[in-house]
Amino acid sequence: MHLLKTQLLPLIESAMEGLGLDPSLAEKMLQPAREPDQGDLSLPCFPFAKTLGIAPAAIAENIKEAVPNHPSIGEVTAVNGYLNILAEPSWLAEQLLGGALEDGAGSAKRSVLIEHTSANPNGPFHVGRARNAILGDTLVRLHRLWGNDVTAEYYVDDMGKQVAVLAWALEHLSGDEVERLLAGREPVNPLWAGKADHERVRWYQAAQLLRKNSEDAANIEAAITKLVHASEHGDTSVLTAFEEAYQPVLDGMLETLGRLGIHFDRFTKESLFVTNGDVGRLMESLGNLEINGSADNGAQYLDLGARGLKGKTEFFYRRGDGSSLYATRDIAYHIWKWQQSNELINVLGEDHKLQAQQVGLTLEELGHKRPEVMFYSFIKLPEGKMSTRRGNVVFMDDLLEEAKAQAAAVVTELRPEYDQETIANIAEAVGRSAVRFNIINVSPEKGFTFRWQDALNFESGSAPFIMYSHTRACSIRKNVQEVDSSLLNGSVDTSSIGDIPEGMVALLRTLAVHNDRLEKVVREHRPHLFAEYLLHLANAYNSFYRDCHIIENGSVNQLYFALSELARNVLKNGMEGLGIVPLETM
RNA sequence: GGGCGUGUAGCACAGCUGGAUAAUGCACCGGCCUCCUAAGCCGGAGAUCGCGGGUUCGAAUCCUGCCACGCCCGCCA
Repeated sequence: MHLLKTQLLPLIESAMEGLGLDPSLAEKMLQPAREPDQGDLSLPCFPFAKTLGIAPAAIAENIKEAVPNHPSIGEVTAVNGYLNILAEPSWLAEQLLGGALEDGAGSAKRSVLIEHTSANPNGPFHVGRARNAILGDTLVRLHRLWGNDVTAEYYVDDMGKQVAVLAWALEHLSGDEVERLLAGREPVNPLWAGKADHERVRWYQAAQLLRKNSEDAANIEAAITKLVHASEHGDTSVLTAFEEAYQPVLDGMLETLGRLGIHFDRFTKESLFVTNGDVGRLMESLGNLEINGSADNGAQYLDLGARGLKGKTEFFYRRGDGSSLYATRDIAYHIWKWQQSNELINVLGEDHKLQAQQVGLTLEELGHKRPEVMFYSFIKLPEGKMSTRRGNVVFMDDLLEEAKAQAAAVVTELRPEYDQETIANIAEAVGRSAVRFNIINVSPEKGFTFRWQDALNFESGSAPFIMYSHTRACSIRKNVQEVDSSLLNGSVDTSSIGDIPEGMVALLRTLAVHNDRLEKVVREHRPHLFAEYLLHLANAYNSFYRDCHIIENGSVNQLYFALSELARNVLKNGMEGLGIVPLETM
């Protein structure tokens, strides 16, 4: 609790100094207590035992005696060698209602470029791809909540083999041929008929079959390879054909992402760096590096073993025919990104770890910084790995539709008086929020198994749980407005706060650590910790709601109401930070 | 084979820059709607923190060996 720590630190430091301890240790050792009932801040005194030759418990006791009274301190206790400090609740209330959270929010705005999703535009968005998008977008939102200036960017792979296959298929196969080839597979869900990502992926899949099984496979492969190479040399007619093939697919994917609340500020095409000459110039400078090497056919690589890379140390950036590779273009892209922003974050699947290492080392070799990377582990289904080929896949469109349907069923049961349109609006928001929260709630590096049951959980520990607390606060606001609308903007006198109920203390203490948590989450790229925080805050609000009746016998308790409003705001902003929709009624 | 990551109650998951009784949700048991939205609240039970060593006043956390799982080790993207 930084709010308390700034008050407390000088007091603890002088107390320690008086006892013959190094006061500079306090800054680091005064830490948040682990359990709430241990206090807000805690100082373990064990390390001091050696220097003083006194038992830790006695040291804690001595420091306790030496700490003077202060308005911020509620209670100081010495327990088992720990010095525990509890903030004074009325002081917390005064600080928080006086705007301490705004004052303490990220003052130094940074410019951050976050690249995420960047999925190949060759088919519908599925749940496996969703972890990147949801993680990335949440990071974008949380950085903005902290006050940073963020650009959310999608790197469009507009020249690889996948796009080439799609373009080839659309040019050479008729709809009938495609359906004949895919006869054994599940047809397009009628709900998504006409949505280009669902439609065109059929062409892609048919082409994949032909590449493997048809008599013509060799010719087809040659044709596709020719397209790939033409694109890599910047052939504009080929690149244009590619774009006509993938753009409608990408638009379909973006429509799905939009339904999840995910939007981008900029789309940057991979081909840009080929056509503008950046890649060519890059390969030239790489060729001049000390660690450059050449293969027999003229292909070139860097020996990154000399820079500490283990395993396979040769990093090829140029083919024998002189063309570039994906990673080469990625380096050119990063050099360009460093011109746009002074802080870069990439969201990448764990399969990209080696390449990220290669790109990072190469960037450093060229005198650039390496970007920060948030890696995540893949989502699989209970049946195993997700695979479009084997039909073992869950499309995001289907998941969102199902989530909405289930949410609508819950609303219909709980609020029979709502009309159809209201129910649909609530259900859409609840569905999207639940889906996002289910994924954001677990730490990225951990494996994730998608289960319908979890994604569609609307109870404690879910997005709807948080949403529900927020609607309570909104509902209270409406009720207060009916009692006396002048109270909505009124200030509250915090100078003489009397007894504070338990539920309110918990809420105050939770609110007080908001900025600490957000700062950490943004610094360490760990959105799931903020999800955990919001859950905790919603829970605290519910307890407050139980203990502190804001409107009783027709009169409004202004202190309670002011705190409810503060919590409502923090909840609302936090929900937006996670991409959860802050509904006012549900 | 090598590199990186993960392993915590029946299930899922937090804590991992060392600190106190390992947090939370689901499921399970028991209470709470004439009272601001019960998608809620309160209480209970449930954990050899993968296994073995080591460092430390103190280890889920750091080091090391082993086991299981995931990802990577293309002149693919």
